[in-house]
Amino acid sequence: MFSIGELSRRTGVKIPTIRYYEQMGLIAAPDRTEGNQRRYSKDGLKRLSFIRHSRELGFSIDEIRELLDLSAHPEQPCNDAHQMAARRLADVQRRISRLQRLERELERISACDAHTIADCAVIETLADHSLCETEH
Amino acid sequence: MFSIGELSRRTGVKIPTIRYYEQMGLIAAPDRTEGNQRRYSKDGLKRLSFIRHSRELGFSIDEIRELLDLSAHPEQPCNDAHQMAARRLADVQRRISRLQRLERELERISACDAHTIADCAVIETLADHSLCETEH
DNA sequence: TCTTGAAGCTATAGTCGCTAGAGAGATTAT
DNA sequence: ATAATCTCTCTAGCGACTATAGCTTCAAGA
Repeated sequence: MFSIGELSRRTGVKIPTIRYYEQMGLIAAPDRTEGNQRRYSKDGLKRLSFIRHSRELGFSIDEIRELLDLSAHPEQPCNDAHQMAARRLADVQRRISRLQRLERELERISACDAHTIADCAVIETLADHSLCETEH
Repeated sequence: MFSIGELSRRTGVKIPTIRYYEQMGLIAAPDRTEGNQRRYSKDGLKRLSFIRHSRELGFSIDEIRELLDLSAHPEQPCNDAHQMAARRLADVQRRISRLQRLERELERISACDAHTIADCAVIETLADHSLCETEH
Protein backbone atom coordinates (compact mmCIF):
# COMPACT_ATOMS: atom_id res chain seq x y z
CA MET A 1 0.00 0.00 0.00
CA PHE A 2 1.45 3.31 -1.12
CA SER A 3 0.50 6.81 -0.21
CA ILE A 4 0.04 9.22 -3.08
CA GLY A 5 3.48 10.68 -2.44
CA GLU A 6 5.08 7.24 -2.57
CA LEU A 7 3.24 6.49 -5.82
CA SER A 8 4.39 9.80 -7.20
CA ARG A 9 8.01 9.03 -6.34
CA ARG A 10 7.85 5.55 -7.85
CA THR A 11 6.21 6.59 -11.12
CA GLY A 12 7.54 10.08 -11.58
CA VAL A 13 4.00 11.42 -11.95
CA LYS A 14 3.35 14.50 -9.86
CA ILE A 15 0.82 14.32 -7.07
CA PRO A 16 -1.70 16.81 -8.49
CA THR A 17 -1.43 15.00 -11.81
CA ILE A 18 -2.34 11.70 -10.17
CA ARG A 19 -5.41 13.28 -8.64
CA TYR A 20 -6.20 14.81 -12.01
CA TYR A 21 -6.02 11.39 -13.68
CA GLU A 22 -8.39 10.03 -11.05
CA GLN A 23 -10.80 12.87 -11.75
CA MET A 24 -10.55 12.19 -15.49
CA GLY A 25 -11.38 8.55 -14.87
CA LEU A 26 -8.04 7.22 -16.10
CA ILE A 27 -7.33 5.53 -12.81
CA ALA A 28 -9.91 4.21 -10.36
CA ALA A 29 -10.50 6.01 -7.10
CA PRO A 30 -8.35 4.02 -4.64
CA ASP A 31 -9.22 2.89 -1.13
CA ARG A 32 -8.85 5.47 1.59
CA THR A 33 -7.51 5.41 5.12
CA GLU A 34 -9.76 6.28 8.02
CA GLY A 35 -8.40 9.79 7.70
CA ASN A 36 -9.46 9.96 4.04
CA GLN A 37 -6.02 9.62 2.47
CA ARG A 38 -5.54 7.62 -0.72
CA ARG A 39 -3.79 4.27 -0.49
CA TYR A 40 -2.69 2.55 -3.69
CA SER A 41 -2.04 -1.10 -4.49
CA LYS A 42 0.56 -2.63 -6.82
CA ASP A 43 -2.11 -2.66 -9.49
CA GLY A 44 -2.56 1.06 -9.16
CA LEU A 45 1.17 1.45 -9.55
CA LYS A 46 1.22 -0.62 -12.73
CA ARG A 47 -1.68 1.23 -14.26
CA LEU A 48 -0.13 4.59 -13.54
CA SER A 49 3.19 3.47 -15.01
CA PHE A 50 1.35 2.42 -18.14
CA ILE A 51 -0.25 5.85 -18.33
CA ARG A 52 2.98 7.71 -17.72
CA HIS A 53 4.79 5.70 -20.32
CA SER A 54 2.01 6.18 -22.85
CA ARG A 55 1.98 9.93 -22.25
CA GLU A 56 5.71 10.04 -22.82
CA LEU A 57 5.20 8.30 -26.12
CA GLY A 58 2.78 11.05 -27.05
CA PHE A 59 -0.56 9.30 -26.65
CA SER A 60 -3.36 11.65 -25.67
CA ILE A 61 -5.49 11.06 -22.61
CA ASP A 62 -8.30 9.84 -24.85
CA GLU A 63 -6.04 7.43 -26.68
CA ILE A 64 -4.78 6.07 -23.39
CA ARG A 65 -8.34 5.55 -22.29
CA GLU A 66 -8.83 3.52 -25.48
CA LEU A 67 -5.68 1.52 -24.87
CA LEU A 68 -6.75 0.77 -21.33
CA ASP A 69 -10.14 -0.38 -22.60
CA LEU A 70 -8.39 -2.62 -25.10
CA SER A 71 -6.11 -4.11 -22.50
CA ALA A 72 -9.16 -4.96 -20.42
CA HIS A 73 -10.26 -7.37 -23.17
CA PRO A 74 -7.18 -9.42 -23.90
CA GLU A 75 -9.07 -12.02 -25.91
CA GLN A 76 -9.88 -9.56 -28.65
CA PRO A 77 -7.83 -8.80 -31.77
CA CYS A 78 -5.14 -6.20 -31.28
CA ASN A 79 -5.56 -4.44 -34.62
CA ASP A 80 -6.84 -1.30 -32.97
CA ALA A 81 -3.88 -1.06 -30.69
CA HIS A 82 -1.51 -1.48 -33.59
CA GLN A 83 -3.30 1.10 -35.63
CA MET A 84 -2.95 3.55 -32.79
CA ALA A 85 0.74 2.84 -32.48
CA ALA A 86 1.13 3.27 -36.23
CA ARG A 87 -0.69 6.60 -36.13
CA ARG A 88 1.55 7.71 -33.30
CA LEU A 89 4.57 6.66 -35.28
CA ALA A 90 3.48 8.57 -38.38
CA ASP A 91 2.82 11.62 -36.27
CA VAL A 92 6.17 11.42 -34.54
CA GLN A 93 7.89 11.13 -37.90
CA ARG A 94 6.06 14.17 -39.23
CA ARG A 95 7.09 16.13 -36.18
CA ILE A 96 10.70 15.08 -36.55
CA SER A 97 10.99 16.22 -40.14
CA ARG A 98 9.26 19.48 -39.36
CA LEU A 99 11.66 20.14 -36.52
CA GLN A 100 14.62 19.28 -38.70
CA ARG A 101 13.58 21.97 -41.15
CA LEU A 102 13.35 24.46 -38.29
CA GLU A 103 16.75 23.33 -37.10
CA ARG A 104 18.32 24.16 -40.46
CA GLU A 105 16.71 27.57 -40.52
CA LEU A 106 17.69 28.43 -36.96
CA GLU A 107 21.24 27.36 -37.70
CA ARG A 108 21.25 29.69 -40.64
CA ILE A 109 19.93 32.51 -38.50
CA SER A 110 22.45 31.89 -35.74
CA ALA A 111 25.35 31.92 -38.17
CA CYS A 112 25.07 35.68 -38.73
CA ASP A 113 27.75 37.84 -37.15
CA ALA A 114 26.44 41.35 -37.53
CA HIS A 115 26.77 43.71 -34.61
CA THR A 116 23.55 45.64 -34.57
CA ILE A 117 19.98 44.67 -35.13
CA ALA A 118 19.80 46.73 -38.28
CA ASP A 119 21.87 44.24 -40.23
CA CYS A 120 21.15 41.12 -38.22
CA ALA A 121 19.58 38.12 -39.82
CA VAL A 122 17.25 37.11 -37.01
CA ILE A 123 14.69 39.83 -37.41
CA GLU A 124 15.09 39.99 -41.18
CA THR A 125 14.61 36.32 -41.66
CA LEU A 126 11.65 36.13 -39.36
CA ALA A 127 10.01 39.09 -41.02
CA ASP A 128 10.26 37.85 -44.55
CA HIS A 129 8.94 34.41 -45.02
CA SER A 130 10.06 34.28 -48.63
CA LEU A 131 13.68 34.07 -47.46
CA CYS A 132 13.13 30.65 -46.00
CA GLU A 133 14.87 27.68 -47.51
CA THR A 134 11.79 25.56 -47.16
CA GLU A 135 8.14 26.20 -46.73
CA HIS A 136 6.47 25.52 -43.44
CA MET B 1 -6.34 48.22 -46.52
CA PHE B 2 -7.33 44.66 -45.64
CA SER B 3 -10.26 43.39 -43.68
CA ILE B 4 -9.49 40.89 -40.96
CA GLY B 5 -10.61 38.06 -43.25
CA GLU B 6 -8.28 39.23 -46.01
CA LEU B 7 -5.42 39.45 -43.52
CA SER B 8 -6.24 35.99 -42.29
CA ARG B 9 -6.14 34.58 -45.82
CA ARG B 10 -2.86 36.28 -46.64
CA THR B 11 -1.04 35.24 -43.47
CA GLY B 12 -2.69 31.93 -42.71
CA VAL B 13 -3.50 33.12 -39.18
CA LYS B 14 -7.08 32.42 -38.17
CA ILE B 15 -9.39 35.34 -37.48
CA PRO B 16 -9.97 34.67 -33.78
CA THR B 17 -6.22 34.24 -33.39
CA ILE B 18 -5.59 37.68 -34.92
CA ARG B 19 -8.00 39.23 -32.46
CA TYR B 20 -6.32 37.28 -29.69
CA TYR B 21 -2.92 38.67 -30.68
CA GLU B 22 -4.38 42.15 -30.60
CA GLN B 23 -5.73 41.52 -27.13
CA MET B 24 -2.33 40.22 -26.01
CA GLY B 25 -0.71 43.37 -27.34
CA LEU B 26 1.36 41.59 -29.99
CA ILE B 27 -0.16 43.67 -32.75
CA ALA B 28 -1.49 47.19 -32.41
CA ALA B 29 -5.22 47.80 -32.54
CA PRO B 30 -5.76 48.82 -36.17
CA ASP B 31 -7.91 51.62 -37.54
CA ARG B 32 -11.61 50.91 -37.81
CA THR B 33 -14.25 51.67 -40.41
CA GLU B 34 -17.24 53.82 -39.48
CA GLY B 35 -19.03 50.58 -38.74
CA ASN B 36 -16.30 49.48 -36.31
CA GLN B 37 -14.61 46.87 -38.45
CA ARG B 38 -10.83 46.45 -38.39
CA ARG B 39 -8.83 47.62 -41.39
CA TYR B 40 -5.19 46.64 -41.65
CA SER B 41 -2.27 48.27 -43.47
CA LYS B 42 0.69 46.63 -45.19
CA ASP B 43 2.61 47.16 -41.98
CA GLY B 44 0.05 45.17 -40.06
CA LEU B 45 0.43 42.41 -42.61
CA LYS B 46 4.20 42.36 -42.23
CA ARG B 47 4.03 42.30 -38.47
CA LEU B 48 1.55 39.46 -38.44
CA SER B 49 3.67 37.48 -40.90
CA PHE B 50 6.62 37.96 -38.60
CA ILE B 51 4.58 36.66 -35.71
CA ARG B 52 3.23 33.70 -37.61
CA HIS B 53 6.66 32.75 -38.82
CA SER B 54 8.15 33.07 -35.36
CA ARG B 55 5.43 30.90 -33.86
CA GLU B 56 6.15 28.25 -36.46
CA LEU B 57 9.77 28.33 -35.42
CA GLY B 58 8.66 27.62 -31.89
CA PHE B 59 9.10 31.03 -30.29
CA SER B 60 6.64 31.67 -27.48
CA ILE B 61 4.41 34.72 -27.42
CA ASP B 62 6.68 36.28 -24.83
CA GLU B 63 9.78 35.64 -26.89
CA ILE B 64 8.09 37.18 -29.91
CA ARG B 65 7.25 40.21 -27.86
CA GLU B 66 10.96 40.46 -27.02
CA LEU B 67 11.95 40.08 -30.66
CA LEU B 68 9.49 42.77 -31.68
CA ASP B 69 10.91 45.07 -29.01
CA LEU B 70 14.39 44.39 -30.32
CA SER B 71 13.42 45.09 -33.88
CA ALA B 72 11.97 48.40 -32.76
CA HIS B 73 15.48 49.48 -31.74
CA PRO B 74 17.66 48.58 -34.71
CA GLU B 75 20.62 50.61 -33.48
CA GLN B 76 21.25 48.26 -30.58
CA PRO B 77 23.45 45.17 -30.54
CA CYS B 78 21.75 42.02 -31.73
CA ASN B 79 23.26 39.67 -29.15
CA ASP B 80 19.93 39.16 -27.49
CA ALA B 81 18.28 38.12 -30.70
CA HIS B 82 21.06 35.67 -31.40
CA GLN B 83 20.93 34.26 -27.95
CA MET B 84 17.23 33.66 -28.37
CA ALA B 85 17.77 31.92 -31.69
CA ALA B 86 20.50 29.81 -30.12
CA ARG B 87 18.25 28.82 -27.25
CA ARG B 88 15.54 27.92 -29.73
CA LEU B 89 18.02 25.86 -31.68
CA ALA B 90 19.19 23.93 -28.64
CA ASP B 91 15.61 23.27 -27.68
CA VAL B 92 14.69 22.08 -31.15
CA GLN B 93 17.65 19.73 -31.16
CA ARG B 94 16.67 18.28 -27.80
CA ARG B 95 13.16 17.74 -29.07
CA ILE B 96 14.40 16.03 -32.20
CA SER B 97 16.52 13.51 -30.37
CA ARG B 98 13.75 12.81 -27.90
CA LEU B 99 11.32 12.16 -30.72
CA GLN B 100 13.82 9.93 -32.46
CA ARG B 101 13.96 7.71 -29.40
CA LEU B 102 10.18 7.51 -29.36
CA GLU B 103 10.25 6.71 -33.05
CA ARG B 104 12.51 3.73 -32.48
CA GLU B 105 10.33 2.44 -29.69
CA LEU B 106 7.09 2.88 -31.61
CA GLU B 107 8.63 1.10 -34.58
CA ARG B 108 9.51 -1.79 -32.33
CA ILE B 109 5.99 -1.84 -30.94
CA SER B 110 4.38 -1.70 -34.37
CA ALA B 111 6.46 -4.57 -35.66
CA CYS B 112 4.55 -7.15 -33.62
CA ASP B 113 2.21 -9.48 -35.50
CA ALA B 114 0.26 -11.16 -32.75
CA HIS B 115 -3.45 -11.59 -33.25
CA THR B 116 -4.96 -10.94 -29.85
CA ILE B 117 -4.29 -8.37 -27.22
CA ALA B 118 -3.11 -10.99 -24.80
CA ASP B 119 0.15 -11.50 -26.66
CA CYS B 120 0.40 -8.15 -28.35
CA ALA B 121 3.38 -5.92 -27.87
CA VAL B 122 1.58 -2.59 -27.67
CA ILE B 123 -0.04 -3.06 -24.32
CA GLU B 124 2.82 -5.15 -22.98
CA THR B 125 5.44 -2.65 -23.87
CA LEU B 126 3.49 0.27 -22.57
CA ALA B 127 2.79 -1.51 -19.33
CA ASP B 128 6.35 -2.42 -18.52
CA HIS B 129 8.71 0.45 -18.77
CA SER B 130 11.71 -1.74 -18.10
CA LEU B 131 11.28 -3.29 -21.54
CA CYS B 132 12.24 -0.03 -23.17
CA GLU B 133 15.44 0.20 -25.12
CA THR B 134 16.19 3.62 -23.80
CA GLU B 135 15.21 5.61 -20.81
CA HIS B 136 12.85 8.50 -21.18
C1' DT C 1 -32.17 52.11 -53.80
C1' DC C 2 -33.21 47.92 -51.71
C1' DT C 3 -32.16 43.40 -50.37
C1' DT C 4 -29.72 39.54 -49.19
C1' DG C 5 -25.97 36.82 -47.74
C1' DA C 6 -21.37 36.86 -46.30
C1' DA C 7 -18.34 38.77 -43.15
C1' DG C 8 -17.38 41.10 -38.90
C1' DC C 9 -18.31 42.62 -34.05
C1' DT C 10 -18.07 41.65 -28.68
C1' DA C 11 -18.22 38.80 -24.89
C1' DT C 12 -18.01 34.60 -22.79
C1' DA C 13 -16.81 29.90 -22.23
C1' DG C 14 -14.30 25.80 -23.53
C1' DT C 15 -10.07 23.15 -24.95
C1' DC C 16 -5.85 20.15 -23.21
C1' DG C 17 -3.03 18.61 -19.69
C1' DC C 18 -1.67 19.93 -16.21
C1' DT C 19 0.17 23.22 -12.08
C1' DA C 20 -0.17 26.29 -8.05
C1' DG C 21 -2.11 28.05 -3.88
C1' DA C 22 -4.91 28.37 0.35
C1' DG C 23 -6.28 26.56 4.42
C1' DA C 24 -7.51 22.64 6.80
C1' DG C 25 -6.75 17.85 8.58
C1' DA C 26 -3.86 13.30 8.89
C1' DT C 27 0.27 10.74 9.67
C1' DT C 28 4.84 9.73 11.29
C1' DA C 29 9.11 10.16 13.90
C1' DT C 30 11.15 11.55 17.95
C1' DA D 1 3.06 15.17 23.14
C1' DT D 2 4.81 17.61 19.73
C1' DA D 3 6.82 18.92 15.49
C1' DA D 4 7.51 18.10 10.82
C1' DT D 5 5.83 16.43 6.89
C1' DC D 6 2.02 14.75 4.05
C1' DT D 7 -2.34 14.88 2.28
C1' DC D 8 -6.99 16.63 1.69
C1' DT D 9 -10.47 19.61 -1.20
C1' DC D 10 -11.44 23.42 -3.77
C1' DT D 11 -10.53 26.98 -6.78
C1' DA D 12 -7.99 29.43 -10.08
C1' DG D 13 -4.40 29.82 -13.52
C1' DC D 14 -1.39 28.58 -17.47
C1' DG D 15 -0.50 29.01 -22.86
C1' DA D 16 -2.26 29.56 -27.12
C1' DC D 17 -5.80 29.31 -28.99
C1' DT D 18 -10.95 27.81 -30.62
C1' DA D 19 -15.97 27.92 -30.53
C1' DT D 20 -20.43 29.82 -29.71
C1' DA D 21 -24.27 33.17 -29.48
C1' DG D 22 -26.44 37.04 -30.86
C1' DC D 23 -25.88 40.97 -32.91
C1' DT D 24 -24.22 44.66 -36.73
C1' DT D 25 -22.00 45.99 -41.07
C1' DC D 26 -20.53 45.51 -45.67
C1' DA D 27 -20.62 44.63 -50.70
C1' DA D 28 -22.75 43.05 -54.79
C1' DG D 29 -26.71 42.13 -57.61
C1' DA D 30 -31.70 43.19 -59.00
